[in-house]
Amino acid sequence: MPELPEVEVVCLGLAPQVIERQIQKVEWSNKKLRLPVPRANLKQWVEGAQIKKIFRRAKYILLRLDNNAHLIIHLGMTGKLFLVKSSAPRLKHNHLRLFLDTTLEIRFNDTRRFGSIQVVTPQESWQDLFKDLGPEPFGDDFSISYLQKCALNRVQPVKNFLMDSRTVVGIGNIYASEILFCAGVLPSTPSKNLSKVKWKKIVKNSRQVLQKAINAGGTTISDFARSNGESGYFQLDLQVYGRGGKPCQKCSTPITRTVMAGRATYFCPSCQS
DNA sequence: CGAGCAACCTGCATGC
DNA sequence: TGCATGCAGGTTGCTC
Repeated sequence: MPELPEVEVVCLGLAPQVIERQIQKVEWSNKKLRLPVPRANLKQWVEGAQIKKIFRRAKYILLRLDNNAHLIIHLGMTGKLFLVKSSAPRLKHNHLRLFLDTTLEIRFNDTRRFGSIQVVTPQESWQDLFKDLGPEPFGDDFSISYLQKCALNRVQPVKNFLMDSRTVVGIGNIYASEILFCAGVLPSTPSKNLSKVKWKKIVKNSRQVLQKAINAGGTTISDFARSNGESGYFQLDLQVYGRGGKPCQKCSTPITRTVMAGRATYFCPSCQS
């Protein structure tokens, strides 16, 4: 479900509603997520703490608490993090409930359970958890020269290269196809073969596509929901993803669907080379 | 080391 | 209607 734009939209939506509020009570499910639910640390560090900041690194959502602990949530494929009245119907697949007061709660719901919940204690640093992650696409580190260096001698197709969080974070299966379409680059191109001009287009279009998606409130294919439960609208702007066989919006050539590294991949054989 | 792929889960659409 | 199959936005750990 969520790539960088969707995670960013959740953070932006939640922030004004939850900053400075106290988490009075924490409840969790006993279901196994991708990582074990840190029950003891939730009780010790999250319950009773006040939320000071909510922000994103890669596709992780971080809540900084007033005791300097961090609650870190990853949405996996189907995770949702949203604000809801505590009286709202009890959904299947709720895994975490943060009660802000007697009437309002932040809820983490994740059908497929590929998501995760982590607590970083005040003695630990959350940056350590993410030491193997590459740069943010909007950061200065994500540059043409950086990509050229990473791509040296790499035969890996550029689509898989861009989806590797060690290269750059936040770009998942939908936006990888979208970015490469906008950049006019075939997804199967071996990374080492790309020219400086192509890398420049990839950097520019990565930022442009992701920013447009954030502005549109993210992409809702089947189940992405914003923090207020509404869907995003970027799916209306998708140029190639999910459009196999349909005409390219630029040149009318049918969009090709292939599978790369086990993931559906879409491109226009005429606009991309 | 790099690259590909199965595995982790549930639910939905499709086809027989 | 029922059952089998394939597919889905992420990440990781195993294989070659």
